[in-house]
Amino acid sequence: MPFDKLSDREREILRVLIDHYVATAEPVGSRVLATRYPLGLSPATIRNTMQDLEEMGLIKQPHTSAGRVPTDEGYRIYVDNLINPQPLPEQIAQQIREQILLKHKRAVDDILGQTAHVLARVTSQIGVTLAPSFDKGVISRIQLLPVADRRLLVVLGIHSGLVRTVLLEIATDLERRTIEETEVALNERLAGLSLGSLKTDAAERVRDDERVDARLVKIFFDAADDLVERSAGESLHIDGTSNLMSHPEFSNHEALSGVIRAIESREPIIQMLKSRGVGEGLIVSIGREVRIEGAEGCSMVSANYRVGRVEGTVGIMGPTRMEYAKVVSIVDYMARLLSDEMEG
Amino acid sequence: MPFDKLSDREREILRVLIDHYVATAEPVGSRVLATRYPLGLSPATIRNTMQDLEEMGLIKQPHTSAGRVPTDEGYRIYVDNLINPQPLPEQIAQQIREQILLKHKRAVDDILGQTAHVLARVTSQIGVTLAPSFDKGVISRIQLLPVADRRLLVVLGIHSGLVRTVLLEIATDLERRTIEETEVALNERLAGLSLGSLKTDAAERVRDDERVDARLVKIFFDAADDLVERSAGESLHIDGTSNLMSHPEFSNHEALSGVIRAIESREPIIQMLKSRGVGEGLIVSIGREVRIEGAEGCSMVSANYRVGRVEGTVGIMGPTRMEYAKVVSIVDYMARLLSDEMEG
DNA sequence: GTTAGCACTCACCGCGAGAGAGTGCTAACA
DNA sequence: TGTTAGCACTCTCTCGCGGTGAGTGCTAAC
Repeated sequence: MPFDKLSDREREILRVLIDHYVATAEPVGSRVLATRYPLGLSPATIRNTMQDLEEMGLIKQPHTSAGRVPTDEGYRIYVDNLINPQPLPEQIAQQIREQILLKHKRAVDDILGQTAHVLARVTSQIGVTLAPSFDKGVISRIQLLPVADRRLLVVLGIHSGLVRTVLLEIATDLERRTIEETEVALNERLAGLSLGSLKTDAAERVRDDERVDARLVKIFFDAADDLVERSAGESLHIDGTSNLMSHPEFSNHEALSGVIRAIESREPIIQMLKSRGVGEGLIVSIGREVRIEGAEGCSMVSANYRVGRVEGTVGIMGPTRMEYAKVVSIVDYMARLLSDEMEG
Repeated sequence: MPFDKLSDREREILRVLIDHYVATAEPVGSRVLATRYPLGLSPATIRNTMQDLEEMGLIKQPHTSAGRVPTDEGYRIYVDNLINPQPLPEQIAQQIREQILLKHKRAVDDILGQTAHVLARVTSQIGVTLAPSFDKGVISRIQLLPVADRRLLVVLGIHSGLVRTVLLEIATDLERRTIEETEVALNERLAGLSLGSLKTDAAERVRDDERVDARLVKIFFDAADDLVERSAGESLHIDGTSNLMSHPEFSNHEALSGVIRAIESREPIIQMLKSRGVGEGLIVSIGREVRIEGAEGCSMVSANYRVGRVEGTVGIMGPTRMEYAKVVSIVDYMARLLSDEMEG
């Protein structure tokens, strides 16, 4: 926030300091900056500026007699103001396309798994994808298929061609005819509604329809959660955890174990990704802004992709020390690619 | 294999040595064994026996002037001959039941995810579950549902109530009637066959049926792989990776990174679990026997569960130094529980 | 406002001594 | 002949210590 308060020199020094720190993972001293970057300033001058930056809380020293390291706030300013959006090198773009499009005809889950994998590889961070949240999806068709004694498969068609299936356990004594009539009624009453409303007010729409079987309808709406939300296991794909270990910040066992635990608990990550505003573009969350226990030292870069009216999320997660410019362009590209891909 | 060659004393010493090593993770010296265990032998005698055991390759010293540590071969003999199958404490059994049965009505995937989670927690190792391999499943019913332009949902019912669904992309100009007739024909010709045959000889059974649409049948059989095998992402559940870090054998970064990489590549683990003989009981693979790159220091304990005619696998993975007796009884119990649970 | 100079701090490295654990061997013992 | 006590030896681990070097903050000169 105090970006306006910074002098040109301070901005420049903050920028090269972070650049250098990102590249080396070592605290940077005034000397290196003076010799390696064309600032036209002596180490002493740089030191003075560094002191100012430290007072503003943008950099800090791990201990006296060490160089400076960016703080979360420093990264914030860097990301928001100091990096110029760099276009994705065509070579990487091509590499991504090849690996995603190859899997084209496969199921949504496969594509998302592959996407997480490619993101992880290309960025050397942890790749993360979240399946479309169907809340906003519009019901196009409902089918109830008896598939075995006491089991009914619900096939829920959504505009834009996505399909959800859920297996329900039902009482054994429902007649085929009853099921068919209920199906017809559900379609008449629910088509065009959003999936989200299944969980809230849609039940009222069929309550007094004399064609439906009350027990069946109850089972159907009881399972609404399963129809709308996918289980945690299905909806979140994570790949590249082993990349963590190549980053020096995780040579420390505590830090590593914290992040791995965070990744495994899944739910916090899903919440984090879902908490993005709808339609929002690319978001960078830095350090403590990522409100996930154990992942305090991590940043997250995420963007939504769209399939018709529903949105899912792709992103990466890694140590706060990352090449933001590069990663941002990759995540952005991936989100667009996925939108195009799944729309078709 | 040379268990017969071992004297009673050697067996006893091997047993207590491994017991002690499993408990402490420290190389075991002759003195501790003499004082802590009622062997009635002096350290010197124990040392002599240890030398013999070392010559047989069952134990080794990390370096001179250190105690002994079991080798993979030592563990092998220990597991096969020296532990008496210990019944699962009712308290743990109950804990497991509570956490699995709670999720009773949920989908197969959810149950398997939860199972892996519980296995991980109860054993403090990595929990692993593999979804049933449908190869041996018998087709009870095939349904073809048009769900959107150019998309067809194949619903494959299998005896014992399991259901597979796969979304196919089809040519847009197929008439509803064509699809229905093909469906009827497929059912007549394929019902009762095993799913495995879909990939091999089943195609011939419908080839000269004049009711079917050739293009549609081709698409159907092209997707046979997807119908039978579930994608890697769906079929394998792994939980408890963070447990690795509490084991001292993984304080070393190399070892840890190897295992995490192995876990992430998934495919080798799936192969490993699938390579079990059908109908085989509980299997313990120790160290290098686990033929997974990066997991040389790990053991795997796995058992099959059954759902009608198809089998899946549950198990755990952890450092070779583990409480085999306890883990074996847990995995065994879990496999039985799951069989009962999914059968119903 | 900038820079050279300087004293100061502190992490890091290598070294060596000492402690301790554990061994293998030998000789005595039952 | 098998078992045990004694002993010399090996090797790891830890701790302390001084030297080194990087980097700082401050002051005074430019």
